Amino acid sequence: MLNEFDIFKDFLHQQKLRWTPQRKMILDVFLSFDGHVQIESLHEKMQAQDPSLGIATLYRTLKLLVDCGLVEAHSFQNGRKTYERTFHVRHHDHLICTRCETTIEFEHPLIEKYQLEICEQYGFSLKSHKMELLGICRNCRK
Amino acid sequence: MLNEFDIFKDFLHQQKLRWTPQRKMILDVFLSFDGHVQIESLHEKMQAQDPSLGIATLYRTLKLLVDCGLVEAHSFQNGRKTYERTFHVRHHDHLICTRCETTIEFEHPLIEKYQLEICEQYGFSLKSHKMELLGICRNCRK
DNA sequence: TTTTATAATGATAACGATTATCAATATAAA
DNA sequence: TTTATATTGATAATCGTTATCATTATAAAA
Repeated sequence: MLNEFDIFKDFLHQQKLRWTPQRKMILDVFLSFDGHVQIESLHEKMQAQDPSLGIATLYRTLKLLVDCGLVEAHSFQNGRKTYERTFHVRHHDHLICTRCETTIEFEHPLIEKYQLEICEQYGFSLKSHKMELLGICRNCRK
Repeated sequence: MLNEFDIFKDFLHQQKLRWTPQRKMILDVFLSFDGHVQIESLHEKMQAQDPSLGIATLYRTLKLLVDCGLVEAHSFQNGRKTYERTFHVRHHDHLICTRCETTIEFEHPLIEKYQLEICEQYGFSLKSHKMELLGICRNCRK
């Protein structure tokens, strides 16, 4: 059974790039998070494990993970990037609080169904979709 | 009939802020664009009308327009912000062909309804949403 | 195993969009 | 008018992200 490490290794090999301890560790730390992660969180956790690892390597490796399809990059309100795992994860949409930037994942089968309907109507073959609902979350409304 | 200028003026007055020629001109230039605008485009067009107007004022005014609800700010992949008019504009979603980049606008009342349902469920107050369906269009499938 | 070509690393300088600072000026209420 | 203070333009500062570069590590070949 293929896992993220094998996929990353294969990708690197195909591109004539190298499998290094740093890249292994970064993928490891990344996978230990759920949902959306910011560089800052990854960096903190990495520093705890190996303070010698530089931030540039972190950015570089995240970019490779995006290139090989294991990770998706988003850029939200404050201009800071967030990274999200895309492999072995059910598809979901996002509720985003525009005040505190909390993100909640959800899924609604009927919305998916109507999306397909619309695509048929216009002769589209649907590959993927992105839906973000922007608003103010329960906490921020208090 | 209330227009954008009146709304902005009222907002400024309420906040004890001032109505200035620069703010008028920026709103004017902003409204002359359709869809998403970047600071760069606004700045160019403004320079043509009045080269003395500074970029800081542009940023400051855009922020005020967002605060008073006339404009919505997004931040896309490249980290650059885009601004979108939100008043007197029908909302719409997008079907995007990933091959030829054709974009079709659509609207589906039931999807909107279920979005509201989801927000209620999580205690969100919905302000806006973005939905993009990515696929291959009729032409490209031939 | 040793050699060798070259990819990767960490430190840090550079970049670029946005924001903060500040002295001079403009606004609007009294 | 006068007066308090908000606004302006210029530009320095900020901060997340990238590029640079000398040193080191990797992996394929010998």
